[in-house]
Amino acid sequence: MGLYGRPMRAAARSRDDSKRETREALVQAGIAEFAEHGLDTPSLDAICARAGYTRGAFYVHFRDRDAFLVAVMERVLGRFFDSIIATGDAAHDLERTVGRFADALASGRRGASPLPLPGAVQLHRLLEACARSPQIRRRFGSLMQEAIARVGRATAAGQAARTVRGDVDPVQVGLLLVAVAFGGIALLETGIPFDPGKASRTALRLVARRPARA
Amino acid sequence: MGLYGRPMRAAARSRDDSKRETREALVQAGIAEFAEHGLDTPSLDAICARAGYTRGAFYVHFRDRDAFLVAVMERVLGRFFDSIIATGDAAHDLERTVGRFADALASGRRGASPLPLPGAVQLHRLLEACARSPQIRRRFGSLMQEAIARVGRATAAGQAARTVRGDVDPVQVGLLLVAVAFGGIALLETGIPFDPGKASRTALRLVARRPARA
DNA sequence: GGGCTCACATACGGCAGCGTATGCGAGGGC
DNA sequence: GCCCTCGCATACGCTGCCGTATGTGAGCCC
Repeated sequence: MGLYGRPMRAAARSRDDSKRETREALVQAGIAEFAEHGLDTPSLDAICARAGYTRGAFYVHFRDRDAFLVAVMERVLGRFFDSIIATGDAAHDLERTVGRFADALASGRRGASPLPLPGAVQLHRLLEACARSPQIRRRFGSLMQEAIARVGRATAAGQAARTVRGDVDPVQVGLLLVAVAFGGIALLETGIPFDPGKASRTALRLVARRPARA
Repeated sequence: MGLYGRPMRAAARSRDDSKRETREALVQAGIAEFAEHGLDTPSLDAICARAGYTRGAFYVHFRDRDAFLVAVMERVLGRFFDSIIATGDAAHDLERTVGRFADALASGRRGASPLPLPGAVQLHRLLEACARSPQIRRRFGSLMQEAIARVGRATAAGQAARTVRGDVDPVQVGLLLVAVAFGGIALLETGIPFDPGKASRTALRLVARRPARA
């Protein structure tokens, strides 16, 4: 063991590797802390401790707390949008895909999730919290619109077209599905036993020309 | 003017009236501050200043910051649930009612809202933030379920029955609508030009047996 | 391998916010 | 009308957190 109980990194590590590893550990710790307690509460000490470092290391990698926030959200939102886009583009069977996406969102256990996402509740908390930062919002607003538009287009494309009414704006449907996922998460946070996956599938079934079991 | 620029209360006010007025001002200031900055950031000094008092007055009315939080959320959630329930119970024309409700949620201007609610963004922020308090969640979880169940039942009752597929669980529809409202608000916060009212109406139109403009 | 560099830890000053103790002036019972 | 009560303001100590300055040991160039 190294100083202060932190495991000694494998001997003879390159400086660049070590540095990237440290930064990565700090970002991961930030994601975890912010997801649990929001963006305001966690102290730099708590974050650094969780990563196994001290503030000395922190200020090597980030100018201040705000810069760190941006870095963390860049990571989280990047993965989130990638997942949405991938889900949308691959939507051959929209109902199944959306259901899986919503289930993934709802899954709190990261390992069990087919998406590289933190749990839904944590993600929602991060998004909600970061919405208060105009800087972050400016940075990611267009990205989010793009992602949702793709989901909407996927709704109108491929096999999906068969299951959706012709007279409904696909972008609106995409928005609707994302909104359901988000809203369901909000309900989950307030203690309502809401199932985003089930609700999304219900929504899609409603969108379909004929009820699924008719 | 009284000391510190605060307008002198009308002379000869009863102590009880004065006390209730002070408490009310603090709660209102708390709602405004928490809605703008979340539950963590606003300082007691800022809240008291906004209400036109100091922390000395605060500690006359509330044991500590947490007790104040509970009092504020009790007010906000109480009105919120009342509105949901009233909307649900009065839902003769569900599409119009839900649309109005969603519009009210989306309206940031309190005066323009037909509901006694703060703006949607603020409300969502409060709900999201309070979700981190197990105490508050325990206190209001059942209330929220009840409110949503009522909306769902209203969906199946009255004229609403005419416009909803018979094979859809009304409670699920209620959950769906509330989820759409919440999710739309979340989207709004991230900068997406989402219209909860329009989306809710779209969702309801999808639920209806025939498209509205068919 | 000697010395420089750099990643990180430790130490320090400062500030903001909370909760308490105390002061003060205006209601309200007698 | 006197004095007690009480609602509110002021003053103070304390803690937690941030950002900086400084120390130190391990990589890296020659």
